[in-house]
Amino acid sequence: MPRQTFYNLPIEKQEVLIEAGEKEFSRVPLFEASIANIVKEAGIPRGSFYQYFQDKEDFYFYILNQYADEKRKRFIRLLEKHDGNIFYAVSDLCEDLLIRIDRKNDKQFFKNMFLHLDFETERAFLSDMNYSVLSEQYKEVRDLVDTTILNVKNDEELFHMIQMLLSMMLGNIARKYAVNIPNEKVLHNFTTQINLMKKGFKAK
Amino acid sequence: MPRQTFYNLPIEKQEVLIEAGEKEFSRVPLFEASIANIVKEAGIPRGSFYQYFQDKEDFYFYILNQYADEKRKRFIRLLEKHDGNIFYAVSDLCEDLLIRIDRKNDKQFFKNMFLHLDFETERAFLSDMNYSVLSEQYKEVRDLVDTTILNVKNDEELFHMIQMLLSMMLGNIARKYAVNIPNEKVLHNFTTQINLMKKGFKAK
DNA sequence: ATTGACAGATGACACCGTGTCATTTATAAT
DNA sequence: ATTATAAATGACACGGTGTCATCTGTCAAT
Repeated sequence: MPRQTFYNLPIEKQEVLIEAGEKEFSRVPLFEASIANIVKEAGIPRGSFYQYFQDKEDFYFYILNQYADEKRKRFIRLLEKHDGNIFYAVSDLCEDLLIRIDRKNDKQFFKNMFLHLDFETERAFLSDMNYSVLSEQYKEVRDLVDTTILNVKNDEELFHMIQMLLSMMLGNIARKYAVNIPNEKVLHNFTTQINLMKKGFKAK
Repeated sequence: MPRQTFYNLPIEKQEVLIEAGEKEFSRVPLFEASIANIVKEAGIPRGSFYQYFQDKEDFYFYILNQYADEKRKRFIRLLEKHDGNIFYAVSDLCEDLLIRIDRKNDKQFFKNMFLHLDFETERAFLSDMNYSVLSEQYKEVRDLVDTTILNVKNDEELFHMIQMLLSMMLGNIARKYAVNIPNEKVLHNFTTQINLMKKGFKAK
């Protein structure tokens, strides 16, 4: 998390720094990114950077979390829109993410992000939702899901379903970048997977 | 891939180097690991390292692939053992992996690996299996799977099923390290997920 | 207006790691 | 013995990191 001094900065200066960060994290993935480049681009002295953030990672996850928050809210809205139909919601969310990402001028940022999407990063993206039935994130989603169309016995099962759907979605998007799959194919794959999950793997 | 010069080395020297690598990659994750430490530990000059490997990543993935190969073979054997029942096979594979990992003196190596398991790494682990219906890796598995117990219409669906089962398995193991889940709980979670996949998410 | 105190800004610096390359050494072939 | 070729070696130039002593600006108290 950024230090208080960062929040004390005038908004414009915060934005300059963030833009410099986005530029650097678009150029190369996190592990190759250099603070030297960021401060040069932002026109601030090196020492200042450390006044605001712990280190590179701290800065990166701060930026990433802003995108993730946006996405989480979007998910909630889509769930509402589809009256709690989780399948439609994740499907739409996937399409939405693909389109949004393509639109961004920092397409590269997402490419670098998804290619190096590890569990550290996924945690930032899905937040604790991924880790506990008790998390607030999860509860908010759970309460919106229409379970009458689902084959669930209890809360634990619902938790796993949501987790699986979301991590499949992320996986498909990541694979898009790993092997250069066009959006249509990504959506097609994800749809196939959702249908498999819906109908079940086991023969009747 | 290692350069030919590495393979020309006497086996003992290869092993010394690999052990030094395992030690370093156990200490810290790939992105923090230093070649300086590896060569110091192995007692070889810095220049030699670059004679054998392109860089740190090259070296790391060489080591990783050895583990992955072992695991792929294990998977094939388990499929045979269970007469093509993919559910039993992945379930066993997961348990197997957990036990094997705990046994290793380089437990930390796997912790670092799984915590930073991104799509680059997953690709090394699952090989191309994850990326194409056409890959040899996939075909070998597919031919062993008993599809009569599965609710599949075509090869594409089977491909996705296998991919989903395997990436769920890896996800669960990774989460074990991210949030310190005991093996029993990991297996319980994975079992729950497999059952959900078997029976299908959608209410009848 | 002056002072003191303190948050923040600054950039030089010590440190560490990387990858290369000119040079040396070993090996093999004639 | 000579030459050619492959491999080994470690010094070096380069670039990045995080820190710290020092400087600057602000604001409350007198």
